[in-house]
Amino acid sequence: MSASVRSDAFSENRLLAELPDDEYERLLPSLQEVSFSLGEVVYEFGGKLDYVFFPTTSIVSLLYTMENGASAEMGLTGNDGVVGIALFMGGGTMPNRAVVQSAGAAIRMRARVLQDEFARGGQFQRLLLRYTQALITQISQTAVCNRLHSVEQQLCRWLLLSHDRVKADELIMTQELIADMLGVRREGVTVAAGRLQDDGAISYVRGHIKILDRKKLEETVCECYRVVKDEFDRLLG
Amino acid sequence: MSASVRSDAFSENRLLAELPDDEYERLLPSLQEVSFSLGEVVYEFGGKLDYVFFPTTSIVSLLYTMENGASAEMGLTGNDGVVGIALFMGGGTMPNRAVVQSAGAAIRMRARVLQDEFARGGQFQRLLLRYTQALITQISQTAVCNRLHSVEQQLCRWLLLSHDRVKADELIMTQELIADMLGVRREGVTVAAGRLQDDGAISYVRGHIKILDRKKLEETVCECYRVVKDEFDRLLG
DNA sequence: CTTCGTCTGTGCGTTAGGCCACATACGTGC
DNA sequence: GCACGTATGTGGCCTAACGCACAGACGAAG
Repeated sequence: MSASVRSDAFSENRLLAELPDDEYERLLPSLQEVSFSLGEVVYEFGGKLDYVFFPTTSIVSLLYTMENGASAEMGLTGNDGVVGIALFMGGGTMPNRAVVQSAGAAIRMRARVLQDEFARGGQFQRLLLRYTQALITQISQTAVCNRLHSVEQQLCRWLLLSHDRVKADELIMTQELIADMLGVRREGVTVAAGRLQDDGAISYVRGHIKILDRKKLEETVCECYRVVKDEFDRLLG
Repeated sequence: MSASVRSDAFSENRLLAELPDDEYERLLPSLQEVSFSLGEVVYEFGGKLDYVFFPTTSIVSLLYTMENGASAEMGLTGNDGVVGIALFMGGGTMPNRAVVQSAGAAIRMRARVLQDEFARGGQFQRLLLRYTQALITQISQTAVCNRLHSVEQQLCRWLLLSHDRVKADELIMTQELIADMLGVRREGVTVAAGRLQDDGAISYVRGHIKILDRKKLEETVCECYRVVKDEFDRLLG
């Protein structure tokens, strides 16, 4: 497989891009690009998955929704990861929901193909496990951050994590949806976002957030963002 | 390997107990029982591990400590799991701290032995990955619970999770330490524990908690406990 | 029995964030 | 332009939990 062929849409996902040629070649026929629209549910709690998804330009949030309807995000996956880890971790069904947080494309792979390649124990397996390890760090840090930090700090963390996984400086996302992700009230997001806007860090108009000054966000954010980012870089960089 | 030999201390850990005979036999020479004392640090943030540990009668908490010293637990491991997942997930170093929460024994295994057996891709690998999947659920639910539930509910969750992993009805643990685990103030634990004590659910005397009425705890606890327990039963039962 | 250290109980004032109720304000479709 | 639906700004009130200060209370060591 020549380098030119590797520069296709599939390789926009970092996990797929890092595969050695032989594994890539073996998987290539089983990969299809699909497009995710904003708000689309990739899978529901307890659902069985026929495919795993490697986001390229999309971002997918992992959420848990309580019995009373309240929800909170535990992590998010972009072009540095894969959606559907239970398929290779052995769980079968997923203990959470996955919702498209930023519309875009993803590469899908049949569950069976994934499992067969995983069982070969090559680089594919190692990459998936390292990603899972990074995801665990992200979820852990979300747990800690939920407990110890302010809504404003968490909003910064969320904006930065999303910004890292999207090419543009604009995020399409209402405050209502962000509130669901962070597990806080919509009004809480409004005031936090208002402060960031007053600082000139972002501008926010009806579901369109512009990152104006990333540095300001990085000054306001808690250490949780850095911990997660460093761990992703260490494990997958 | 006969069944009688399998009823040794090593098999008090559910992961080791579920190994098929050939894998168990292969690993047996590499297993040693060690004892953990209360408060002992199994590993520090960023530390490299020479061994993984399969708790038998001990419980180990996974904590994250912030720069300002505040800490919060993201999960806990008893005789149903293993401490040191980064060693087979590929991370190498651990992105958290592990502290002994309940004194007792554990089985240790050299990192290299673990990795070699993991690489064989047999039942051992499947068990470790299924456990990791269950741990992810636990951490996720901790994140959600931290965000959405009261200290009293979280205390119940923590008591029940600990009670499930210990044979006795008595837990040795000060309110101060529980507060560190839950990421709340010690006084907050005092009042929550006081209410549970008034209800007759527990009794609490200077670091000795007695579970008097488990049912009462189960009535007070949030759904998070059940979600985690069900997932552990499903994956490892 | 006394002392001292540790653990637990309690009572403030303060605050972040929840809930509720609106007031705007933008944007699309008519 | 106008109307209507959706998104955002704002305020008032309330509660859980924090921070601080200190009062018991138990337990081991002398």
